[in-house]
Amino acid sequence: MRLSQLFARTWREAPADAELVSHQLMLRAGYIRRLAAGIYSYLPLGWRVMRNIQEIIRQEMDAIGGQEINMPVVHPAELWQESGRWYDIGPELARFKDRVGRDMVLGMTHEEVVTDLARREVDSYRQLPFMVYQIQTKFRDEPRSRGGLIRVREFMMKDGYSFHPDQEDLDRYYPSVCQAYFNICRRCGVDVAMVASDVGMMGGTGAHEFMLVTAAGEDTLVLCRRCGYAANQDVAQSQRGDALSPSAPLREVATPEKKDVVEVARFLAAEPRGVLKTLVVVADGKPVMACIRGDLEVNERKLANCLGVGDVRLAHDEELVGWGMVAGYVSPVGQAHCRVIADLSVVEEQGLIAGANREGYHYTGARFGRDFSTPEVIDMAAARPGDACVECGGSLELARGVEIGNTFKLGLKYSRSMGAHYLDSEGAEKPLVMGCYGIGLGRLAACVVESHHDDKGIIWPLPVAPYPVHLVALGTGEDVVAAAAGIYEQLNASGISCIYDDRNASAGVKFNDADLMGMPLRITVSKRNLKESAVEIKPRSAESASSVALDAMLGYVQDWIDHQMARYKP
RNA sequence: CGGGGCGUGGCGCAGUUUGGUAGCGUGUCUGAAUGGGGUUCAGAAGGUCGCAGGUUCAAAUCCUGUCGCCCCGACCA
Repeated sequence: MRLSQLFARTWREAPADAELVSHQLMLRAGYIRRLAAGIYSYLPLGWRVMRNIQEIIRQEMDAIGGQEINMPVVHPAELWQESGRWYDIGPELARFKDRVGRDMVLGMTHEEVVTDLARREVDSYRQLPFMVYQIQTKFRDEPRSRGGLIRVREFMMKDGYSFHPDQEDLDRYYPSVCQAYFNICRRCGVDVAMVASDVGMMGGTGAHEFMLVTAAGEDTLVLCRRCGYAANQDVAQSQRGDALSPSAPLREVATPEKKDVVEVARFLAAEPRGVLKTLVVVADGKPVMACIRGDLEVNERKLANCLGVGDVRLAHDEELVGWGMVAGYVSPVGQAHCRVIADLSVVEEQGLIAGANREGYHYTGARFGRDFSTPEVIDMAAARPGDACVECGGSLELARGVEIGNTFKLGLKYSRSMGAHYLDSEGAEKPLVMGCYGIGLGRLAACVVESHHDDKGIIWPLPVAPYPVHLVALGTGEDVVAAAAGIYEQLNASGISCIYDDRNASAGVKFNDADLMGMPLRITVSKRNLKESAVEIKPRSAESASSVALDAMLGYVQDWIDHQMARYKP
C-alpha cells in the first residue's frame, strides 16, 4: 500500500477528549474515527488489525471444535420475553418497532437466538456436545461510553456458545476455552489474568474474566502473588483476621452526636474494628440490615448476590425514619422487625460496640448469638490490600483491569426458560447445559496498544500489525525512488505486505509517521545507503538500525518475520 | 440518572468577564528551495462561532431553551 494513497491521515495532536493512550494513538495514527459517543469507524489500518485479530480468534476457536456461524443483529422481542431479559434489562437494550409495529431489539448478545437455534436443531444426545461461535457487531446502549475503544456502545464481539448433555461435560470442556483465551491473548501480545468473576445479568454457575492489568482498567481485581489466586473484587474472598474484641456484658452507654464508626470508636477509646457497622440497604424495596465489622467495607455486589437480588442500594435517611430507625444508631441488637444479614467477620467477636436504636446511645459488649443473631451469615466484605489470601494466607494486592473476554458456565438458565431439551440414551428428556464465551475485539486491539507503545507511537506485535513492513523512501532522487519501488514490488511478490511511504515529505515527517503507525519493521531507502548497495532495517521496538545489503534484504526480512512469528506460535 | 466541564476552519487553542461583525499555531492547496527525525520562504483556500428563540442600532460575547461531547459517580454480557 502506497502511503500517498492510504485512506487515513495522521494527526500531530490528539483530540482533547481522548484520554487513554490507546485512544489517542489510534486516532492520531489514523486507525479509527469517532462517529458518535461510543461508536467508531475503522479506517483501513484499523480494520487490518481487526482482521488479524479475527483470524487468530478463528484459529483458536476452531482448534477447540468451534464452528463459526452468523446470527442476526435484529431479534424479535418474543425471544427476549421468553428468556425474561426483555423485562430484566433496562435501556441498554435497544428496542424498536418494525413497520408493522412488532417489538424488535438490537442484539447485545445472542443467548436467546442461539438457544432457539439449538432447540430446533438438537433432539438427541448423539448431537452433543458442540460449540458454535460468531464474530459479529453488537449494540449496547451503555449509559456512559468512555476510553476510546475500551468502552463503546457498538462493538465487534466474538461470542461462542457450547451445549452439553450435563454439567460434568461442560466442566470438562470449560478449561479448553480458557486455554484458547490465553492463547488468543498471547498471540496478540497481551498478557492477561484470568480472574473469577460475578455472573451478572447472564446468570449461571461460574464465570471468569480475562483481564489486562492496567491502571486504565475499570474493574478492581484482587490478586495473590504467592499462590496465583485472582478474582474480581465483586466475588473475591479474603481472610479478615482473628476476632479481637474481649467478652463483656451488654451495656448501654451514651454517645451523643457520635454516629459514624470512626467517631464512635474514638469516643469510646476503641478501634474501628471493635465496632459493629450496620448498613441499611434496600433490596427489592425492603430494608435489610447488613452487619459487618467496623474496619471492613461491604461489597454491594457480593451482598446483592447473597440476597438473591439484582442490586442493593443504601437506604435514604427518610426511609430509615419511615421504618422507625435512627440514622447513626441502627443496630440488630434488640430489634425484631427488619431482616438482618451478617458478615462472617462479626460471628466470632465477643464484645462489639453496636447502635442502641435510639438517638445518642450505643451498646458495648454486643455478641453475636447472645445479643443479636441471624441465620444469614455470609461473606459480603470487600477484600482489602494486605488481607490474607483464603487459599494460601499470602498478602492480597488490589489492581485495576480491563476485561477483554469472559467465560460463563450458563448452566440451565436459557435452556430452562426457553425449553431447549434433548433425549438422553435412556430416552429421557433433559435440558441442554450451556456455556458462553465472549471477547471484545476492539477492546482487545486497544489493549494491545495500551501494552505496546512508547512516547512516539504504537509498537504493534507482528501477528496483529496491519503491515509487517513500513518502507520509507528518503528524498526524491530517481535512484532512490527506483530502488524503493523495486523493493516494494519485491516484498509484495514475496507475499510480505508493506506500507510504502512514497510521499514527497521530509525524513522527519516520514520517520515520525512510521513510529506513530507502529509497523514492526522499518526499511529505509536513501541515497546514503544506496551508495553501499544497502538499505537500513530497524525493528520498531529496537533502538538502532542495521545496514543490510540490497540482495540480502528479502532474506533478512523473511527471517526476521519467521523468528518473530515463532515467538507467538500457539 | 447525579456532579463537574466543554462546543469558535481538519486538529490544538485565544477571543466571552467589559457586545462593535473572528484570530493564532498546526494541517491543507500552489510555487520555489531543501532532502536522515515534524526543514524554509512566498502566495492561497477554508469558519451560518453546536442549534433555536430573545434582548439590542449591533451578539462568538448578554438572557432563555435545546442538542452534542468529555470527565467523575451510579450502571455494565
